[in-house]
Amino acid sequence: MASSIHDLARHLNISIGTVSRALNGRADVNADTRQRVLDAAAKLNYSPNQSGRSLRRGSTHSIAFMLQPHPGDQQYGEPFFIPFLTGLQAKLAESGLDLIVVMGAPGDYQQERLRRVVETRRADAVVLAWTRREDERIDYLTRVGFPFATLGRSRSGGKSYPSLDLDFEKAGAEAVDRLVARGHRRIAAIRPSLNLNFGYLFLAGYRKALRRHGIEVDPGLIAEGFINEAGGYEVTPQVMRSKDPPTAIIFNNDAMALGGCKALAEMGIKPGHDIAVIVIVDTPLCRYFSPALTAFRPPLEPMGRRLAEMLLASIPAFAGTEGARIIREVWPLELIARDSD
Amino acid sequence: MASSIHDLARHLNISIGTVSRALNGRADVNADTRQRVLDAAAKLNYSPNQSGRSLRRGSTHSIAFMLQPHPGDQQYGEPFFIPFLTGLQAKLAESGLDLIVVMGAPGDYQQERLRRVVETRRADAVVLAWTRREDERIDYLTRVGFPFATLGRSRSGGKSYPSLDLDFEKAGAEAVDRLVARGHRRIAAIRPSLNLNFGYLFLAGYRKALRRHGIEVDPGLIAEGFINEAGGYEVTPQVMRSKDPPTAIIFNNDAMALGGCKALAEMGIKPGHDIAVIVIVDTPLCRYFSPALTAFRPPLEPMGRRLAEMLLASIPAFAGTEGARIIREVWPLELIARDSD
DNA sequence: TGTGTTGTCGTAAACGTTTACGGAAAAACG
DNA sequence: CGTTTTTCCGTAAACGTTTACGACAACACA
Repeated sequence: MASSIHDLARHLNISIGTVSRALNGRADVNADTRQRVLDAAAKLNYSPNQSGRSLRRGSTHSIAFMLQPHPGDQQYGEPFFIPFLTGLQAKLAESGLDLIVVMGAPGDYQQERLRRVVETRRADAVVLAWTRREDERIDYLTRVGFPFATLGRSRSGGKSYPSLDLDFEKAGAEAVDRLVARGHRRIAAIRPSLNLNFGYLFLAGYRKALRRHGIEVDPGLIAEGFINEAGGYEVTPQVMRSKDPPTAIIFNNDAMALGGCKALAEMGIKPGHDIAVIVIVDTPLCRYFSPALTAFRPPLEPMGRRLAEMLLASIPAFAGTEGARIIREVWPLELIARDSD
Repeated sequence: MASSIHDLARHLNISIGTVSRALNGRADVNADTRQRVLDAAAKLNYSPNQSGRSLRRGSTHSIAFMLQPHPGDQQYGEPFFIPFLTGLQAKLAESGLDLIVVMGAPGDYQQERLRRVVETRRADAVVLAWTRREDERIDYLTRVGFPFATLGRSRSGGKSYPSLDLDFEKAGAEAVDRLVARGHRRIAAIRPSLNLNFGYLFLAGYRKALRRHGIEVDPGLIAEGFINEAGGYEVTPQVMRSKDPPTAIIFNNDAMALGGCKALAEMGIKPGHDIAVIVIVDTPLCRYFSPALTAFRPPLEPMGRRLAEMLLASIPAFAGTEGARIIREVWPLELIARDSD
């Protein structure tokens, strides 16, 4: 059933060495024999055993993406990653690499799982998402010298690895600009823990833009909640109950926005009518919510493709002739104007 | 850096055979030496090279899930799979197995990718989703004798493999019952290709229930569309323009429902007011849509856990002492009543 | 004809494990 | 004390590849 290179060799009456060389396109094999080997391989539908190959080669020819279930979302997950992974996989496939997605258990923030992947050498490199401001995964990977790239930036690990991030800072500022241009001066920001780097960046852009417009930053209008629906639901009333309540809210996350809008509805406040709402990262929920939420949309599939390129370019073994180089990019987010602001 | 079993053996002045036996918990090794081996392994943080191990053992100790990007949804993917995968991974981890998710390219319906996984022996078994009524993946896997389990049923492959499905037939019937009880007699069904098995099952339930209520099945009220938003948008006006238009619509898919509701809105018809709408499989979109859509919700995470159990039970090498058995289950869907019907 | 070059292939070692087998020492038994 | 059993460990083969090395033939060149 499982035809090996020995079967091929026996079938053709040549040595396994020649078969291997023929299959791997090496120069020192007669054009005629190569063709015979290729034909036989197709006929016996032989394909090389991955374990044997990577044992000998010392590389697995596959890249791992660490997928972490979003904390606190039991019922459904984010639709965010699939197009990103589609792009990632498409680009990796062009280089003959496999993408494998490693699921983390909901609790442990991947450390356990990541160690396992690295130590058992299950992949040649990993891709991380949900980067934190200080990220122990990045510390670990740089410490042991394992190749990786990140979706999102971090302060950990210096500039030693490729990263692709979205410009949350600019998005935060743009959101403020847009609201100010429409006459708002009291603008609230609802965000997750600053430990999540995109939360930190967003807040920085928000602050900077406010100051640029000569508006004082009011700590009472900034609230931190758990990064899910419950977090938004819980924290939104706090800013609304400040003595001088906001006329606009920027949510840093779609789930928090939905929870927040629920809280607003219960207070009789209607987004797009009584208050302006902007969401930093768009998902289908923003589009179909009523009113449809104005949001910034990330180009997920191209990001996946690009990060794959960047990762490969950073690894000498994969970066063609040009040698390894570390690329770090920050992409803009596109504002999709809808009905909520 | 990469410490091997040889390093361990040299460090302890014993043979690699003994080290391996100690690590693998075999009986014929002195309790004292075993302890020393374990300590040394922890100290040098040794963990076995996966390639070497699976080459020798002939098994990879990992299960592959074939993830197919939903056809036609470029911008975002379904939030459906993450909780399912969480359950799957949790249960597999309890048996020391790894879950890897293999991304398919958007076009090829996985055949290419699946062959690759099987032929290179990258996993010991695979899990399939989006089963079709006649499923070439299932045919292929049974033909080559590769272990697998499916989320969803199929006519292919007989009863030779474990499967876990939702009772779409019952859900379709329940939806009809509910609508009839509320006075509807003209009930439309909007569904994807019957090739997708859940579409087939849904329609069967729909038909059966209508007949049970003595209502004639009107082909003009049944429409088939592409399984995405555009499909629903395109096809919904067709049923609405029939000479005796429906007073209720059952959508077989959340994306189709959203597209359909958009079309209804453009015709000035308001779900929950002018027409009743029920969706067969719930997602967050149904919850946050306005009006919130009544839908049937699947228990995704438990389904993942259960399918993992069923898969393991079907493979002699993993099923403890009890021997292999094929389990097939069909789970009920729970109706979540909201505002659209 | 002798020497060097080129093209093609076989041999064998190596990657890191696991495990069947056998052997030596220790323990049990008469 | 001699024999048998048990306990423990080392040896070596095997899993399926890739690849360094050398061998051999053919060919070119002087």
